[in-house]
Amino acid sequence: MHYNISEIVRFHRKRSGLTQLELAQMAGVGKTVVFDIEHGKDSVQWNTLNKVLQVLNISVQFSSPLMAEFEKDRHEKS
Amino acid sequence: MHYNISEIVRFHRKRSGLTQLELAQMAGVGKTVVFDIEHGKDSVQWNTLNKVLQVLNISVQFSSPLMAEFEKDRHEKS
DNA sequence: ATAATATTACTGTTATAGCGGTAATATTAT
DNA sequence: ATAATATTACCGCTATAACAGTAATATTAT
Repeated sequence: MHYNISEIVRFHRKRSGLTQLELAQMAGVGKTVVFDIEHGKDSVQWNTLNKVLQVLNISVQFSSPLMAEFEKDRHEKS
Repeated sequence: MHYNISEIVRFHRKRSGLTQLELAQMAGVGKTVVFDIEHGKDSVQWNTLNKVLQVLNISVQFSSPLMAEFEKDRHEKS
């Protein structure tokens, strides 16, 4: 893997001048979640994590050797 | 966001010729998790999701306007 | 310095994610 | 076709994530 989310989130939060509480409120989650994420708790829920990441303007991409093909198949369907 | 994980996971699982049960066992999670993910349940835990993604060779990247700077700061520290 | 305020860290409770077991459905063989 | 097998979907139960409240720590002001 590469960098852990805890560091990424803390860095971005600090840079945006938000406290844990402010970030939590903007994301619509409990402050404990932000604390936990920044302390490396990876058992946070995916949707909960996403709420926080969205506030910080952090986007997520999935990649794999099959990804291009997936997107092709996916596009045919619509 | 872009494509949802449910489709990505199902596509990759099928392509690797695995059943939900097999994938779950390889990932070390319950079969219910794989089922739930493929049915769009985004309240799955982040670490649990990662276990499944790793088996399917799907990697995750985080990006943001500040990401380059973060990595620079991060590298100075070590 | 000390007090006041802001921020972060910890704790107990409640809602629920993940689990194994079972039922339903799909697939394959005869 | 029908039976046998494989796969997926659904169920209660238990472990725990998320929450609000409180305590501890850091920051700022006087």
